[in-house]
Amino acid sequence: MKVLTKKTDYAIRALLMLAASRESYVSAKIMAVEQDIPYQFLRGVLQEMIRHNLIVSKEGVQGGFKLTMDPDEIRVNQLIEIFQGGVQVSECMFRKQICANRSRCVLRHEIMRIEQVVQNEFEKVTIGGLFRKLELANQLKPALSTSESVPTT
Amino acid sequence: MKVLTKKTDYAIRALLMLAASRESYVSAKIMAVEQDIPYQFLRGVLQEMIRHNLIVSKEGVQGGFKLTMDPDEIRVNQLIEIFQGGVQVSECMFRKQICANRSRCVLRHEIMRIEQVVQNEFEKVTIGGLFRKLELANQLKPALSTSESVPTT
DNA sequence: TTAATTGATACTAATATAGTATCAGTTATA
DNA sequence: TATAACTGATACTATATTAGTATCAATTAA
Ligand code: FES
Ligand code: FES
Repeated sequence: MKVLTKKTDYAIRALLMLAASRESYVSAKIMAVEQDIPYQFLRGVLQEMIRHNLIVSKEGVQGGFKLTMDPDEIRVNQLIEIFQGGVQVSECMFRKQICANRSRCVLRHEIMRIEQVVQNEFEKVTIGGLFRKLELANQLKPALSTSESVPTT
Repeated sequence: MKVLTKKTDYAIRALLMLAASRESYVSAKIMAVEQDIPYQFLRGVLQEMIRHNLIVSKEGVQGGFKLTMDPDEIRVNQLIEIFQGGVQVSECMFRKQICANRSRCVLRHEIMRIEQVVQNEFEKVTIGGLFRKLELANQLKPALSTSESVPTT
């Protein structure tokens, strides 16, 4: 079972590309080609991020997308929230007899504790942080540069 | 997004019932009724647990299921493994250009670290531990006792 | 003017999860 | 020893989620 879905995955990758070119707009096409993401699918993801004010767009020729904030302020946690409705360990597990009083239920506490641990971990991970690690990984080799493109459906 | 699926959920509940009556066999029917789990679905879950040697069964009248080991040795982690194929944060996220060399990829390390954190948390949770907390929650009120039953399809 | 772009939206496909149905075999017990 | 209460095995359907596609209108740089 995967904790991150494709949408979150693609969102992170797109954001990393945008983090790599803070000043200029990057088109969906370029991102789709560079990151090997289905074009229209990516567009949906980008629009969702616009709605959540993570990025802005510019229409027309030379248009594209741009971050609205510092990459360090974008947390993977938030992306999971947007694209997956958060991480919920489980719904109430012992409805019936066992947990007559939900509010006092110890199991529930246990489960919510883990939920919190997971969330905290993803809260630590920012686009900025990932981006710096990436740069390090690529040893100054600019893999995120925009390049000449090939049409995508 | 839910981390625990119904199968894992039901497995935990069934195991808690078995933990409550270590000596005698408990039938699928009783567990289904008591825990409000679809009968045939639960049976599938139970058979899966037999295959993994967590429980044994006895056929025929007065038959049912019984734990093979101490409840403290059964970890939720293992159930997740059995019923959900483990928790995988994501598959390799940056295949193409970005991560030419997977083995050195820092992002991958980050992701695997979180995967480990999640797994460690669930490894801490045992059926025995949950059972004791349950007993506490119910203040000696034996909610898990076997009772007269109603037919289930 | 036109080609490169996003906005909006409606659709299909693939996969995973959840649940149902059925029949054969075993066994306590009346 | 017949029968009802059980499990074993397996095949099936239904529902939800995730992933992906298609289309058309509006915008804009060149
Ligand atoms: S797990 Fe839901 S109230 Fe206890
Ligand atoms: S995330 Fe897969 S190699 Fe880096």
